[in-house]
Amino acid sequence: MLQVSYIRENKEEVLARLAVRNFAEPQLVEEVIHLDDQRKRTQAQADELLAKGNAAAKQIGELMRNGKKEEAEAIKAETSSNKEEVKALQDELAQIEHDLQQRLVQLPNLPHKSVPAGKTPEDNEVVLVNGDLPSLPKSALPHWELAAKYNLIDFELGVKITGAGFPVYKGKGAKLQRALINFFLAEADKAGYEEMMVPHLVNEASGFGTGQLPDKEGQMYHVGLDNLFLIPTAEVPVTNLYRDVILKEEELPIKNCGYTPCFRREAGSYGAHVRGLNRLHQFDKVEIVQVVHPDHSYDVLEQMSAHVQGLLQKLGLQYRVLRLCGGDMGFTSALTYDMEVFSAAQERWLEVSSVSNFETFQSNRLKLRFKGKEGKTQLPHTLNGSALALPRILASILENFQTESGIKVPACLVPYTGFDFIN
RNA sequence: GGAAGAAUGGCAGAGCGGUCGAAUGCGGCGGUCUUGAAAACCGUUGACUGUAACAGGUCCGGGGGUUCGAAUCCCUCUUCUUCCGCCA
Repeated sequence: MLQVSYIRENKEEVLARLAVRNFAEPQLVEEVIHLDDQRKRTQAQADELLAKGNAAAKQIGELMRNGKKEEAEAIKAETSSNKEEVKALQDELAQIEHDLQQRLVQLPNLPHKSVPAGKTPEDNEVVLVNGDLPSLPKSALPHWELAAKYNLIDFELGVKITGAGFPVYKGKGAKLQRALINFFLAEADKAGYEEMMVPHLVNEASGFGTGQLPDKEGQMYHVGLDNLFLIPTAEVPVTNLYRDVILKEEELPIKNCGYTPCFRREAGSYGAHVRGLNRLHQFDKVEIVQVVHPDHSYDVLEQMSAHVQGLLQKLGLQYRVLRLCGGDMGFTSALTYDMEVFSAAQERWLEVSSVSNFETFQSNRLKLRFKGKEGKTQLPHTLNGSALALPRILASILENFQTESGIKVPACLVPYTGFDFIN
């Protein structure tokens, strides 16, 4: 959530930066400022009356103590109308605040200056391409056929017990999953991230804190009976660990990682390009999260990007890094890098990580603050990234490392799998 | 699921309906003393809003009510603790 004070003081800049996103409702900016004016005015009126009432009450108290009942009664009579006026103003204020909030939450984060304008993924900027694209023989198979051939994943079984998009990993397929999770966690640990094991269901307040709610509830599975949501990413529970917290400056940076399954409804995204592991309703992911001083957040973003790239290099996968354009960036992000792995058999790039700086957008919603050296509280920046999401990594390992006789397991995983070849 | 109790500042813990944003202790910060440190002593130490700056306003788990006035009384929700039941 943007800060009203910032919007007020930098209206033109806010509008210009929202335009980079092709934000469709710039009039909301003006409305926010207008409502905030109203809010201040009404608040001031109510406060004045309250002050009057407080003073009267104090006076009555004093008079009563001194036994001057009649004088007290006289003041009492005067103040009775005060009460209704206050009530009316406060009701009005509540309405204004509601309207203000309702608009405020519709404003997406402001893109960083380096974010290219653009509408579609075509407009994303390719920052770097690492490695030569692998070329496979004509006989190469896509991962869903390899998964069947070597009995690693059973999509049909998943359909039987749950539905499409919930695969069952079997045997060496399951072990490979577990190995990837352990490898990613071990690497995060080495990089100084403290591991957190968090709930996979979150409440509404958490969904709001990281920006999934309101408006994006259609993307999450909702447990109606208890009003809880299955997490779409570990970002939600991990970042919300710091909701309503005032940190000391010396506690920064906070570095957390966590493995969780992720649940996404992916409504409306059926059809082409969702075969096999390309798009699932449940998948596994290791996430890294940082809470940092605003001065360092873009350095940290580069570090997190480097960490993710390091994982891909160790796995021996060819990848590229994209700087997302304004139109393709998530609602809450100021700058996002996507890492994509080249899937040789499908001959297409698959997104395996997304690393973002949210600046103060989430901390403002979370009421996450830190107390600076001079004792002033301010909002830190939050960042997170997938390190990494498993299914597409698994897909590209299967496809890119396939041979006539089986699949080679990347060397960095062998200590975790206990085998180096699948056949 | 049933019964009882509780929820106050970073923590612990007071708080007859008016003088309570809140005693006291610990912790934190600043200072005196000291070569330095500890101890001792003195001072200081919540958040939000608002203002050019003062002032003012709000907050004692959340919401509502009674009252001129609520941390204190009433209703309700939530959470926690203890006991019982069930259970991986």
